Amino acid sequence: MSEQLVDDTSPEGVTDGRVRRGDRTRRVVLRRAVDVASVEGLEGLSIGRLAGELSISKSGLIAHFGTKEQLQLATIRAARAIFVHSVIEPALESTQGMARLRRLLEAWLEYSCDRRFPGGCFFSRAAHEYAARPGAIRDAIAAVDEEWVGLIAATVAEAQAVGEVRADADPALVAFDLVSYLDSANLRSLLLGTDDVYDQARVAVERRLADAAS
Amino acid sequence: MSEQLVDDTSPEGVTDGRVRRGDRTRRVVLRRAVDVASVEGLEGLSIGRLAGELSISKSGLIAHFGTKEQLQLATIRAARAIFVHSVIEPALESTQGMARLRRLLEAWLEYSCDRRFPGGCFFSRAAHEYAARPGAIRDAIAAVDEEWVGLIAATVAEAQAVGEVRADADPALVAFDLVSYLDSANLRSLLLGTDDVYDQARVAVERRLADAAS
DNA sequence: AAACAACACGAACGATCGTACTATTTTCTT
DNA sequence: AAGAAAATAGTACGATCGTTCGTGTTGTTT
Repeated sequence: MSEQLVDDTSPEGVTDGRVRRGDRTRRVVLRRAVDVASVEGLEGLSIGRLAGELSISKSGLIAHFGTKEQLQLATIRAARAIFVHSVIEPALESTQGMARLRRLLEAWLEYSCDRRFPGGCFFSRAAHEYAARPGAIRDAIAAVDEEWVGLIAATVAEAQAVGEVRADADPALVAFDLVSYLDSANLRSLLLGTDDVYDQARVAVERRLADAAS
Repeated sequence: MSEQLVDDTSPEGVTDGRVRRGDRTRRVVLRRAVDVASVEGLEGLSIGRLAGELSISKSGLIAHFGTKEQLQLATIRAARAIFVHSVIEPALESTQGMARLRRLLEAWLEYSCDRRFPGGCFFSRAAHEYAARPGAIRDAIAAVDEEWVGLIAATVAEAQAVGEVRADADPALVAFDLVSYLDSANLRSLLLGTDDVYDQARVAVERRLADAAS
């Protein structure tokens, strides 16, 4: 999952001051774009508003991306990089198996509860926005979601291989249950304006892990 | 929950042909509005587009609701009436307790899987759209969600009172887990374009109910 | 110093948005 | 048949949308 997360946010070894300036503003734009989109949605991302908030020109802004749809796709990639850095990478420090699985789930809950994006989980917001609307944006969002659910399932399978999970457990089913708790806590913490649901999710996660453990 | 679900959709005993005509078009508008909003969102509900699709004038359409926000709120009420009719009422035929709980959950899965709204669950779509945006619409959506989760919790409590659920089970926690499965299946059936996730949700529901049963 | 390249800006475009105001048509009342 | 009432239609408004084009501005290369 984390093989190439430098698409838009870190061109690295560029010495040319002109393109460095361009990359800097592109980074500034995307940083703001992910925050706005997590609240207003990817459709609510308006070029004029974004340019106004950043005090740059509409034309100068869109020149970096070509079209609005490409700006939206770049925003998704930028959000994915932030997600990987916030949730995935820290968990990779734990040894694979149940320990890493717990780290992943807890990191996700913190990522949501700490409002790493002001509107909660960026992908939960975007997924519901485009789930029923075919197109490149939906495909990109669906791909990230499958990556995430697949990672959880793979980690369950690892724990199974190590003998920490019962042999008759289906990793895909366990993963389905676990991500369901996370998504539900994310949404309802926003709706209810309280963090209590995160503890409900933690209880649910622990129960599910205990049930699957050998 | 179902004490007053006739707000916008059925004025019933009106004899005046003029207001009957108005109620008819209002019903036509809202029927289309809930379908559009379940796909494009409540913000994507545009008056001009709605009027165009129904071959009526923008001004004539909006005159029924006053402002766009009130049209959106009326759309929420109309969607709630459909939800109550599709999911709640059929389940009330079952005896209270575990039987009714199972009917509620299965009815919800069919309501989502059968695409009673073309974009899947109307409220899941709308909730994520407004979860992080304060206002009347968010409040209305949050209220419906609390009604629904509360109904599931109350039904669990009923089953507990009858002795079908273990005394040490927390109805709120059981309800949290159950609605999480439903929401997750709804979203991912749309994202993946397959109905398999509904079976995953059914397995999860059965496991959770078995764990809570006494 | 001159030529070139990348970025940023301002102005304008057609389109659509929500809304307000003013007829016109339809239906009921008397 | 005449008038009131309600629904519908028509028109126009300012604002914002995404996009395009021409022109500076800044940095690099030769």
